Amino acid sequence: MNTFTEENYLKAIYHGAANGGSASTNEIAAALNTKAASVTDMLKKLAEKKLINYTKYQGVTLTPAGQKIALSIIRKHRLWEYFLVEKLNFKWDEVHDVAEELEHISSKELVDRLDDFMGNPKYDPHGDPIPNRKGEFKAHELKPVSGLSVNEEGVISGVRDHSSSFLQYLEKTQLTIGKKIKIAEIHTYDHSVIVQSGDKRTHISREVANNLLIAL
Amino acid sequence: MNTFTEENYLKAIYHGAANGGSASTNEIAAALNTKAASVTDMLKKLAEKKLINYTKYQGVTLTPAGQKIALSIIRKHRLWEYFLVEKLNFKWDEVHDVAEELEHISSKELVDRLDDFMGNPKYDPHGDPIPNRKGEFKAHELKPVSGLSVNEEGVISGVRDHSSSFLQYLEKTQLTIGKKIKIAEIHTYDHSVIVQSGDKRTHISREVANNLLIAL
DNA sequence: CCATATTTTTAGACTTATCTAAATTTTTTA
DNA sequence: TAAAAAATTTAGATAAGTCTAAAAATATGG
Repeated sequence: MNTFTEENYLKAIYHGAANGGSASTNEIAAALNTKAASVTDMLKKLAEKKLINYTKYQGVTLTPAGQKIALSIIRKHRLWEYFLVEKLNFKWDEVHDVAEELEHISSKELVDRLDDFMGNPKYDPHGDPIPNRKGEFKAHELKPVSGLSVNEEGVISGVRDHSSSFLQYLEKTQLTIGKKIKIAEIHTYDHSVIVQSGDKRTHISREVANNLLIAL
Repeated sequence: MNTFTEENYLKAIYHGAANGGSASTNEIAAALNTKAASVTDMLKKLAEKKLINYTKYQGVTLTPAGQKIALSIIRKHRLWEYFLVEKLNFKWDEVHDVAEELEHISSKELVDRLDDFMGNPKYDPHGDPIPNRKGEFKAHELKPVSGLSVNEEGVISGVRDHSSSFLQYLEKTQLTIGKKIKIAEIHTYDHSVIVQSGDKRTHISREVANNLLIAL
């Protein structure tokens, strides 16, 4: 098996090398709160184990073996987040750190039973897709609120920023996953947006509109 | 916080120094599958941190601070075992290794919510008491089957041997926690015992009788 | 009660993951 | 396109936890 640390590197590389690109040393260092020199050391080790494709100075991508591990970590992370919110009544902004620990519990049996216990959910509390036991998943087709025009409608289905401060803000303004909203107004001056959900109108900044994702 | 490894040492010392005694270096090494020399190194470190009382060659006991940590690990271990059996349908002989990992998840909030989610159970699937959030617990008053006389009755309430082979044996012979049994016969030759549960009579060896615990 | 056996500790070495500082490579830009 | 800036890698150190082999302390038993 792999260490806790190796798993974190693979996960960071997976996220950093999303949609066809490659992850850079600095990017990985930032994601893991470590130094570039430490990352270089670990990249050599992971390449040795054939979990990543690595050539000096060129950034890295996951091999199929590395991707399989990364997806199993992500599956565990998201299933545990779902469990924490749906079964243990955690708030969606409180689950990240706990799930960061739980994702490293190795038992596959445990995760698969947990998955069944919860009825095989397809999305976690933040709208991110949960890979199934084979590592397959389907992401929602999402657009940021900032990409919509006046009178367009949609359902809040994801976030781009997973920080607890952003999630708490959304909670307070009731702009949570599953809410149906309509773009009421767009202020061309600062690109802020007024969204309507039922009777309630909420004025959100351009930044918030950028980080709030809608399924059309 | 403490490392995973330190927590395992504290737990081993807790178990090794049960009922007033002290734990020896070799005993700890055996429990943790490591070497005596490694144990000595770690004992120095734990003494430095004031988690154990240690004088060279004299064995060790936990300080109040060390005991508090050990009990929190044991609480987590037993609560997770309960969860695995009661919610995820694991068998009682399958949960130990998974719980060994889960017990190191640090969030106190998580454990306390898990405790509530399950209705604050007092005993784990093997009959061991689960410490409450203050670390308090009450063990069953237990006697091994080998300590009973013919015609005495009691309820199976614990095991001394937690190995999966023993638990599987009990499962197969239906001698599981909660079963009411009566001593039907004792063979003085080999100290084996015939126990009666309902209509069923089961012949068990002295060794099994020693490891099966009864509440009177 | 002393010699032997057992237990425990010390000494020195290794591995993993990390760091800082310096060197090298790549990228940017003037 | 060459100089400066940024990114990355190398070199050398450190800390945690482990090991083996040898030394020291304690326990045991004739």
